[in-house]
Amino acid sequence: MKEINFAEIEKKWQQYWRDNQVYKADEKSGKPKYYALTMFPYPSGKGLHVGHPLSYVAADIVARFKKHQGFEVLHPMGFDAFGLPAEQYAIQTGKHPADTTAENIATYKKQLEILGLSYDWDREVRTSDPEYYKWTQWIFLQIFNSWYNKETDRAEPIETLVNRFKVEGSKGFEVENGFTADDWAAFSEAEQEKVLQQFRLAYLAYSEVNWCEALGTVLANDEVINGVSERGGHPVTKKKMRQWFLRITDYAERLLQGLETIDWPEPLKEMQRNWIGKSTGAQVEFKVRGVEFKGEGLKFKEPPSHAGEGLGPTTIEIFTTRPDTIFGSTFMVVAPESDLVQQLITDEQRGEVNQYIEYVKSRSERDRMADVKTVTGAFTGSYAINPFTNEEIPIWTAEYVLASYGTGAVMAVPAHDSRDYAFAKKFGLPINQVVSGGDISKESYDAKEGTLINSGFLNGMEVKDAINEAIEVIEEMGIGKRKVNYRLRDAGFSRQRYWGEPFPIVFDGETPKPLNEGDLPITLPEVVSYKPTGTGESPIAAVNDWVDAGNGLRRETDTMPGYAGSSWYWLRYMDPHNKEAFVGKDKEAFWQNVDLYIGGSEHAVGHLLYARLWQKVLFDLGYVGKDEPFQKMVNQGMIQGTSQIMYRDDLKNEFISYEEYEKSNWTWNSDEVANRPASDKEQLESFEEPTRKFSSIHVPIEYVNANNELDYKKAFEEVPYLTGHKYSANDKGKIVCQPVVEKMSKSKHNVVTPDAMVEKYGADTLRMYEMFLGPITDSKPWNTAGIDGVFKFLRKFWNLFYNKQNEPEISDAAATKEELKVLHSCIQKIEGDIERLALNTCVSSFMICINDLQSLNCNKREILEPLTVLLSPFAPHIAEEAWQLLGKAPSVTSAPYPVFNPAYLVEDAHVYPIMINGKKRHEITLPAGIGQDEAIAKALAEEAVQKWTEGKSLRKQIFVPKKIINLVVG
RNA sequence: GCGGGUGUGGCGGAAUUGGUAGACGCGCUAGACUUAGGAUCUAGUGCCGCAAGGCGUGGGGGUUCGAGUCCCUUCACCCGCACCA
Repeated sequence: MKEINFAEIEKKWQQYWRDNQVYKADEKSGKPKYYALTMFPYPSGKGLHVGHPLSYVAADIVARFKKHQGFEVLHPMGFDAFGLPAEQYAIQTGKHPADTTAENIATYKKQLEILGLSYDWDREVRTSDPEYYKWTQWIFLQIFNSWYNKETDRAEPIETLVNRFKVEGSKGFEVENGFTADDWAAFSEAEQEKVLQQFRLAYLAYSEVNWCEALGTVLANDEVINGVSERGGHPVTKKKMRQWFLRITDYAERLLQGLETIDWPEPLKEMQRNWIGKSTGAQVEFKVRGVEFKGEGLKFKEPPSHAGEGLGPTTIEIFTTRPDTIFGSTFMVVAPESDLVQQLITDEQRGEVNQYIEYVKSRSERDRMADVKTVTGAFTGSYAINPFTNEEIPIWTAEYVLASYGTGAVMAVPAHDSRDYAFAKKFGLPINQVVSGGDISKESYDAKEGTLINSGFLNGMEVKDAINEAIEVIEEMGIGKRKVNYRLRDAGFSRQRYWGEPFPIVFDGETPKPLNEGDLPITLPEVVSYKPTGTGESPIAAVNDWVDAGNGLRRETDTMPGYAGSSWYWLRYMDPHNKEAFVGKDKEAFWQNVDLYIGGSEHAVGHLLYARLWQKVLFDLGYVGKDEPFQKMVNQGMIQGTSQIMYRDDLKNEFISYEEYEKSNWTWNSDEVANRPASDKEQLESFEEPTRKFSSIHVPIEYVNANNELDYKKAFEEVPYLTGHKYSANDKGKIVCQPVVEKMSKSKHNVVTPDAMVEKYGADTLRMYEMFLGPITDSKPWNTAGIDGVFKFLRKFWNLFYNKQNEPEISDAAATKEELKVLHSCIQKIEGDIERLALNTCVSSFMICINDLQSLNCNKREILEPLTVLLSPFAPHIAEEAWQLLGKAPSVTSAPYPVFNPAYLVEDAHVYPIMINGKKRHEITLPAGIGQDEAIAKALAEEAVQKWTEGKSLRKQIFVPKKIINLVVG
């Protein structure tokens, strides 16, 4: 058996590919294009782990396959290099994030290169490179200088809006304060900008951030745990800050509709649909009692009782998807965080409500989500008028209503909304059923079907009709209108951080002004310290020279969020060195958009939504030709790690074997005991109070063998956090650890890098093994148990080229029919499976093919040549070497793909299973073209069949050509 | 609470349109070759059963000549989330 010197082969061909620019993408080749992309990584300090190659290799296989098929392939790689970890590291060490990022990227690139991925490295992008983020800033300027024209349904330059203001003022637009053309002309620049801010696709608004006074900084959601800061455990409160937003809500409908045009996994589309959250219904005004009603003249029982700020709001606007149930609305609820609440509070309720609002502020969104069963709220003291019943209904405030959705207020219909129902039950509010169905003494009836009752003019209607009728009446009454509502909110685009793209914006007082294209890039200044300023501003704010832009102008000191750079990077790959434009027209026209995008579903509603937004804005402004960036999307599953947990007996202060912990771990509390099965309770009753305490620790997996036994002598000597600690082995002299499957991470000491695997088996084996693990979309723990099988397979392939004396020997004799059949069934299978990304079954098919050829002793050029091309996308190094052995000039990567010929697969006989009453009982070989009657007759004539049919009548016979024969007897 | 997903041998998994369940690989068993085997080759390997045969795709029910696949119901686990009016 000829061994493969894979280390030498892989190095040799990687060098060849580099030297000869084998993977260079050329727009002028005249071939059709194919763009294969994997989500670029954030280069963390941990380096690449075995999970990364899953998507990289899959995309690489498709890219190489398409190249063989004659496509001009764009398959680039880059780095999402701005981000929090580098900045946190900088705060701790003082090292410049740019330096640590560069180091991490170098490590990643080295690891990527040894995997033999067919990247065109000339096209590498790094989002933190000024040459790149110059164009991120440029695109931001385009967004800033645009507005969404609802008439043309696309973004347009802001000038087109200004021109309309000049001619007809604000006519036809919803603005805070209407104005005429003359008003506009008379406005100061600041006043004009204030109006434009209501239209720009990038605008400033005040919104709440997680503010940690003790740390003097704004925290990401990630950094807040149970209402306190992750590091230090300091209290976190809400603070309003001026921030940039992208008006993604204007694109809600197009982002929704666009999903119909792209080939993405249905669950992913569903997540985006839910996130956009389109619902149709009505927006309705409810009058607040005590306020003069302009309409039909309702009578109020009492005069206004508001104190302090004078009268409250005249109306409260609500959005409802169930206008048919207005007759059943018995109270209203407004969001505690909305401004409305303060205006509605009466003197006698002020104390209670403010106390409640304080309570809500202390609750993180996590809290509010976790216990849905806790119903809380407070009565504001005010009443509204139900517009259909003319009855007074109390206005409450409760945390289940969010200021950010709809209008921040709801009409509560407890009979037909489960949350309203729970609320009404808790606070003793009336529940009036208005749709027949369900049993509202037990629970609300939320279904959108039934007949309207207790509902005046809606009585007797079906829900669907009642909704329409109700909206018509609402519109006639002039108190509301039909409305489509989206859950989607505008995207926050500011971060009070150092390591991100600076905004190309300066402030004249409060007025933002865009910088000129010629001023770009606005580069990050050097800072003395990466530590927070204490004011909530980014560290840049402390660099006065930089902030001062001359003429009394001050630079924006926020930076852009992590997703800015990743919202357009696929476009830069098309033309990465262009100094004149973010992408050249001709290059963009050639590559268009990404044909296959592979990445994790955790980006479903973040990156993948923002990327679509940016593409659509650029499309509207005429900069790109496609309005969807990723035509086909595939989610890869997560490769988890197996951690090893070691337990410590805290009282004895020594580490112990797992079974010691297990047998002592009966420390349930009484609540748990009540829910335990009886057998467990018995066990518990016989148990004494726990006298032992344990803690646990992750041990590095490299010190633990396949039986979960720790090499404790070595571990306690070498692992820094274990040295000097006491331990006690069990009576077999072992310390056993507990294996736990969890996410691979450095802190859990369970990271497996591809490096060691490549060293032991080679990149080709690792590539194929990762594909062999299972469907690309499945998550699974990393397990090397089967890697030998793949390694053996490659060796078998290799040995087809060698004779018994381990000399290369390839025959020029014509291939037999059988050999061609083996080859062509493989071609058919591989081609189909790559197209549907079933790469695991590709590997199986290769194994079958090689096993067959091996038993046929086939070493014929006619077979081995196409086979080598077939294998090349999967195991590119060994394929190149084999190609050379075949006497062909490199590179195999540009060899045309073998053409499948079905003629070789034609069978002249087929083995039919014979089923009796649906169970397989026998087999029979019949000619391929046999007809039903003859086949059944032959089947019935078989002795083994007669055994089953004897003494019974044949009731039915099924013959499916090339499939089965089924005989029903009885 | 809402949304999405997954359940198939000892293990990873296969079965593309309702048509031979368990391909391929790991592991395991036996044998061959061998100084040796953690190399290689051959044979076997879903479960129960001596066999005939029976049972088998989380559980229960249904449609069908035929169900892993379709329908109803139920259980378990995983992932995501903004209580979304």
